[in-house]
Amino acid sequence: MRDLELSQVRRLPLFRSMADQSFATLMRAAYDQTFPAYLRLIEEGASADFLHIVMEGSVELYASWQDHETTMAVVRPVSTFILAACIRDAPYLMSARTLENTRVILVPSVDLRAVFQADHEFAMATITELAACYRSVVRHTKDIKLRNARERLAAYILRKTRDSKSASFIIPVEKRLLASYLGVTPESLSRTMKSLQDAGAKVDGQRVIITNRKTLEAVAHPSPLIDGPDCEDMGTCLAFQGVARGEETGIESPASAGSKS
Amino acid sequence: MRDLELSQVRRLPLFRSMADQSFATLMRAAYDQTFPAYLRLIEEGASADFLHIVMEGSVELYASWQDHETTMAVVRPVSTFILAACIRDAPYLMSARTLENTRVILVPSVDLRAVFQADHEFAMATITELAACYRSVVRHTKDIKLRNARERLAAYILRKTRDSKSASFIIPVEKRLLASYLGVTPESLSRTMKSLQDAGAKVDGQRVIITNRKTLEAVAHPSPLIDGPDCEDMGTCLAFQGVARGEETGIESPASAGSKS
DNA sequence: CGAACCCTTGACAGAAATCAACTAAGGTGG
DNA sequence: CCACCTTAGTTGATTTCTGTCAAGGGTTCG
Repeated sequence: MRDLELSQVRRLPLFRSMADQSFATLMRAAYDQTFPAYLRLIEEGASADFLHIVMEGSVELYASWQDHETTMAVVRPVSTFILAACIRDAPYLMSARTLENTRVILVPSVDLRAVFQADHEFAMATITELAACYRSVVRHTKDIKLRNARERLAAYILRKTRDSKSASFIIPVEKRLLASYLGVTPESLSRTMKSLQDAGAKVDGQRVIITNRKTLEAVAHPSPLIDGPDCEDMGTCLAFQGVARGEETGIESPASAGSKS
Repeated sequence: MRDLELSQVRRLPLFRSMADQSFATLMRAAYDQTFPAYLRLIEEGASADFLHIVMEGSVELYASWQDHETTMAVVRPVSTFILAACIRDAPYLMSARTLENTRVILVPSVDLRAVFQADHEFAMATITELAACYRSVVRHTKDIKLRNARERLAAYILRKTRDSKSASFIIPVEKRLLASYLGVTPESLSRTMKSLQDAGAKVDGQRVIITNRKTLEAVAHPSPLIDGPDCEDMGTCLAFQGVARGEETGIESPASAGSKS
């Protein structure tokens, strides 16, 4: 594995504080692989043999049942996913597929478990990471159960532009995928988006432009207890963020929120 | 605190493997309190000062937004809840209220964090617990996003009778609460329940009777990746289960699935 | 006994899914 | 270079599902 990648992984909150030797052990057993777009990396129900780390590209976590599919999250560099299944040595509850050409590091879950048995610092980091992942799913569930489609979309748009000076952004994924994440059909998303024209947001292709933030907020009623204090997981992490991650400050860090297990 | 309670807490997966001294430290700083029914123990947004352990009674975890409320889980003895917020020293994402006369042990989260800094075994147990909690929420989210109300209700009924010889069970909470957990209004639940008469389940007061399991399964399409391999969190844990908890076997244990953080 | 509350039922409205048709963009192969 | 094909996205018509509003029955509890 290249030094650049190793140092990027090393800087992740999950791996940052562990002993050099532990890290070396993990990485020695790890695979570095590049996959083409739309390749399924993980099928739900399979046993969790590897912790995955996205180095380049992006990965969709989704769940299936009968004929339905729903997007649970999109993971971007540099983040881990499916930590929880690895820890419990249990079947994956979500499937994963690449959205583009994607490089992933695969860490055998047996090594993972062995290392955090031995390395207390790593165990502590794992706790923090898992707690963040947990809170991230709780937020998603609250979003789905408490808001309707229109409110969810409005809230999503506000999240995407929360910390930026700009009043517009590019939807970082296919709209069908965004629809699935928001829990609606693509047709509904299209209509809902249109209905927000009168509520402070218009759309032009992949670009969403906020025309009236106040109005939009009146629809979305954004809340830190749902939308999080900062970054979120559906593609906020467009910019590379492996280097300067926010430290844990009592609020969710972008790093942790972005990595799902 | 009484010896009986202490030993019950000690037997929880979360506390089972830690050093005697660590456990003593935690418990020395803890409060044992009994609350009347329908008292709010936790308000979402507040800072997470205490890990809660339900000793007797039951506690509802719910989330609010605008005028809406939704039930996220019901916690029964002996289980912990709101672990994740305590770990991250972050605001609670859910509120909690007693559903009946309830005894709760409150462990200061500062002590909690101090102890798992020092006690590796406790850190390991925390990891396992958190991973289980995470998977539990993921299941709930999948249930909500992938199934419609009828399918969710059918699946719930099947879960409740999965391991029992009996073809009937008593709904362990108010129906309005079950409705909220399933993500529908009480009116909808009532109608949906009625519609299941032709699908293998009828209701008589608080009792649900399965008349045709096969038909019901054809509606619910139960899946271990949504419904879990064993116990679940909406009141399966009617029977006391603090003593003989299932060990972690690579599948979710009732203990872990029942305790939410 | 009366007040509250839960549950149910009915009538209706609104939200979202489904089905179908159409457009536009991108890629392929002749 | 262009006809052809595929696919994402949109739009319209319609159905289905679920929420809302209102009313009544039953229960509990003061």
